[in-house]
Amino acid sequence: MDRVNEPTPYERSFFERAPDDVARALIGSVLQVRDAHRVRRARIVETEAYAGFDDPGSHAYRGPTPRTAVMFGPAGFLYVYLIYGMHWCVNVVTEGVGTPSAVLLRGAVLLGHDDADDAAVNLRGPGNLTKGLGITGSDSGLDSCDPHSRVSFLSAMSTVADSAIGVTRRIGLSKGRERESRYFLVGDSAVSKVPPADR
DNA sequence: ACCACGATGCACT
DNA sequence: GTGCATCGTGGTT
Repeated sequence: MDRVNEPTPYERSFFERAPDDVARALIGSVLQVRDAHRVRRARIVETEAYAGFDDPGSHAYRGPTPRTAVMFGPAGFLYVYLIYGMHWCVNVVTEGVGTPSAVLLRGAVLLGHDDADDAAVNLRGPGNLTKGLGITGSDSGLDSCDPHSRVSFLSAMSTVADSAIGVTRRIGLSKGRERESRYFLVGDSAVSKVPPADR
């Protein structure tokens, strides 16, 4: 019972670019997560770019640690970490070995949900996104470019106009707040509410 | 628009 | 021991 039009995930070269380019390109793209029961897909509506050594807001800023090791590896791999003791945050690594950088997924909208449970899933905010799709620390380090990967990225179902993508400073940081590296689909309800002072 | 809080675990110095 | 790339709620101006 093979699917005829099984989509292939973005290849590694998609992620081998500056994190801001990838963050922008991921808006409108599809995040796919498989579990034992089903495959779920969600449209990405908000991302943030984190650069490497020159970005004090990035976990890679102070060099590799056991936790952040994936960020220093090849592009396309997932970096998932726990924040405030209760929320998982998922990133995809960008650029490549020697230039640690990543894109944080901050908001999405579930696609093709048939039942009421799915319709109620809230993927607004990085913590809600991972919770709603069942992404945890055990997904950290997996290769999203592997066709069999549990988590992968697929191309947008429709093109997103540049004018539909907003850019602001990033949210929730104490360091590196100046950087304009937050990308979002203008007007989408799954986009985080921005602290106005942050703009 | 702004501030404050509690929940809750752990990586890092 | 300190400080989080959060979330929801509730209070004040």
